[in-house]
Amino acid sequence: MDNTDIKILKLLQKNAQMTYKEIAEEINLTQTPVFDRIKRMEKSGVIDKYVTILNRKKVGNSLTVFNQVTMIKQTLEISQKFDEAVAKLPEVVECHFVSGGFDYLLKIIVPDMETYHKFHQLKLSVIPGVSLINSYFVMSEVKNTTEIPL
Amino acid sequence: MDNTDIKILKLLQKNAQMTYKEIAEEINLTQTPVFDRIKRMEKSGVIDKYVTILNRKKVGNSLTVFNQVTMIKQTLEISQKFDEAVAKLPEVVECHFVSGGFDYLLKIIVPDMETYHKFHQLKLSVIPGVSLINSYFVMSEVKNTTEIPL
DNA sequence: TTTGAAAGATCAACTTT
DNA sequence: AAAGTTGATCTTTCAAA
Repeated sequence: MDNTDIKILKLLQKNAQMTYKEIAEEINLTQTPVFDRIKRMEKSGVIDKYVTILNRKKVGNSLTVFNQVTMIKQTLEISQKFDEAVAKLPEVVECHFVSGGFDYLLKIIVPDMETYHKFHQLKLSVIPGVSLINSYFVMSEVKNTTEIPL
Repeated sequence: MDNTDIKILKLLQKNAQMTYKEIAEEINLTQTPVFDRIKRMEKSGVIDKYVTILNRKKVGNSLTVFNQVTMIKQTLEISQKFDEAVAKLPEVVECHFVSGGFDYLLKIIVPDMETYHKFHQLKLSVIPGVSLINSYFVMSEVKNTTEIPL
């Protein structure tokens, strides 16, 4: 990965629909080397995937909640079961196992407070091993990007 | 937005590079209505953008840290300055103003602990109004998706 | 829904460094 | 050799019939 690759990735992170020609013009190259470099980075896994970002509010999913989850104990079995359960829940868009005062930090996206209440009661707190859930409601989204610093 | 739109969005959230033809086949339609629906949703803002997702580890950004930030007081001026400062920092990929025991929850992506230390000392703690920063280090990423539940 | 021109993606052969 | 350019071909986009 050289400087030209970095330039290409910076452009692609912002807009996955740039044509090879547009990228080539931006970095003073022609289509073919741009094409070859992108295909190489797709194969090596540096480029993971191309996705569409929706406007949360316009699709009626305007409530974001963070959950700090503490488990009764930290055995491998309990962790694995929790990981599996969480992966299946579409409301959970992020789940991180963290160091510190609790075990997991989850980011939840739901349409409204009523839906969140049901999610909390019926889907999250019932997962085996869950001991304590602290909820933090997002009042304002200051920044949210998929761009990794390069 | 009807059920057909939802089907299209579900596919596009997973893969932004599906052709109109492929989408049409998947949902038993022809290219033209699929094309028209996508263009309509792009115009209305339901579809925000198309982006490329990189593999964090393969681009050498393997450390994720969450920060709970508490401000000295919650005035509009202090908030606005903080929001502006954070927006400029590429290491900050998410920043949420939340209700509860602290003011902001930030998600930070950096190459390593040394870089994080410098970020904490030189970029985050120096923002005017910042009183307390609690750091939580991600040991394992259980789930991380850009897909909004539909 | 069908069709077709314009634009883009892909790749082979050639050129440069 | 490694990386870039040119140009030819196939596929997709997109608007009009």
